[in-house]
Amino acid sequence: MKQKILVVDDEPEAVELVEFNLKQAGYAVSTATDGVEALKKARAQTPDMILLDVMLPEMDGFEICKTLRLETSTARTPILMLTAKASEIDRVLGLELGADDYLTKPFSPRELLLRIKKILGRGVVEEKSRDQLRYGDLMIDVPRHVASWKGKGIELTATEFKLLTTLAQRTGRVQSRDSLLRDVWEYDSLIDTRTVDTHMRRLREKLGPAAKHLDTVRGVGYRFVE
Amino acid sequence: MKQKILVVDDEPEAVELVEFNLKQAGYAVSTATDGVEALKKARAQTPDMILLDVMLPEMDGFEICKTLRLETSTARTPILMLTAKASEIDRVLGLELGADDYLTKPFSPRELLLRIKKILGRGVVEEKSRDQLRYGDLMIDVPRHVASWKGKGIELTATEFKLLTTLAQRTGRVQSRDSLLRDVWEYDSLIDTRTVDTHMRRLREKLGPAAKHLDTVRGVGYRFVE
DNA sequence: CAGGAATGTGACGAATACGTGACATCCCCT
DNA sequence: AGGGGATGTCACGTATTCGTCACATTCCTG
Repeated sequence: MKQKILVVDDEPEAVELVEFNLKQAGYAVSTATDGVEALKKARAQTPDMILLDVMLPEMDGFEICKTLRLETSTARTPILMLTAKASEIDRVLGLELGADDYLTKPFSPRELLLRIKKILGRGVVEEKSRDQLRYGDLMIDVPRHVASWKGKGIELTATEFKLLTTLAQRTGRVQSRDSLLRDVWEYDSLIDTRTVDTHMRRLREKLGPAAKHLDTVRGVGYRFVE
Repeated sequence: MKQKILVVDDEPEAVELVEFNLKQAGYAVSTATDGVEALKKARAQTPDMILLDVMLPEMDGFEICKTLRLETSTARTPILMLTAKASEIDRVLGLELGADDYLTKPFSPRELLLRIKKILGRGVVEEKSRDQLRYGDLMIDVPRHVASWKGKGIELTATEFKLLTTLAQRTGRVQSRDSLLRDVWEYDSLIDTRTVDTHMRRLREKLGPAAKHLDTVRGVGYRFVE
């Protein structure tokens, strides 16, 4: 199964060159030359990776990147940004945009392939998800100990943060109060299980709209949903 | 830690000139004047980058480049090719050879350094951070053991300086007291002590306004923020 | 629809973690 | 030896955070 890469650039020659090299290297390639087309194809084809030029007519790369991050179907698709200016790099890789890597133009085919392999080759989604989790507008950065909603930080206490990450790291799976006590509190049940409920409440309060990710499963426990 | 560059050229004068310039610029340089020697040194020294002339007796630059790419220890080492003919460029940069960049002779030292920086300067965020860190008005020069605020020096003790750099080198990431004890004090013991806190206080006092970079994350540890 | 169980909510005392000042010890320098 | 700075430890005060309980609400079951 070939991996699909979507190439977005407004210069047909540039697209062609990249396309040729990527196909040589065994990837399936689709292309777009403007922002609207890019978004459409990204949604329809769910590529394994997107190569995105910053300079585009109308909707620029930053806009597209942001939009892609907000939509669940593409929120976790790795994005490799092509940019001309070193000054943009911080912004590209930062929390606001959250691209996975960047390349400054001009670049050699070899450089390009190295970057792509670096991202695709190692099953990044999982790798990265241990450090930084993203679900639509909700971002959780474990080592930084920061959670944010639409780029705005959410202040959480240590316990709340751990509870959130414990749930998020096993997205979709219901976790009983007991198992949460074990994982978050590291107790063997010296603690009232209602404590979990209380902390879930506090967590929900602080998360605000993002609390929609926190599901109560009656009679069983809690679960994080996308 | 200086970055090592291997210079390969069969003309001793050319080698000397390049070597001089690179050393001036702060790189560690080793040289080779023929293909066999080049391969040997590349394997043995694992340089951070190889400067490779195409015109060489016996084994030419193309051969060497190919060979280097095939061997795992050198497959990812950036290669900058020096070539006389524009017609060779495509081949040099193409997938077959996979050099990272090229320079046509003759070139000025300035051009050379620019190319090298472009290639080496890329993944270097971490590398660089070991030498000099800058966050707004706060500057930390690790090898010189100097910190300053708005150009004015801040006198720090050895421990305070190490604590600061340890935090700053992992900007954004929260570090627990335990991990700080390990990294700064090189303790293994997990004794519950307020030592870290005390030093944080002293550090904050001395940093004055710059102390805003030092964040306490309750229940977790400390963190350096920009 | 009623009743019970499970969960959400609000409040409060207890526990905890952190900042701070003080102090003893160590080490280097004169 | 003496002095001064650096370092590690301790005790204490305070603000935050935690765990628990009582009560309200919701949901399921019969």
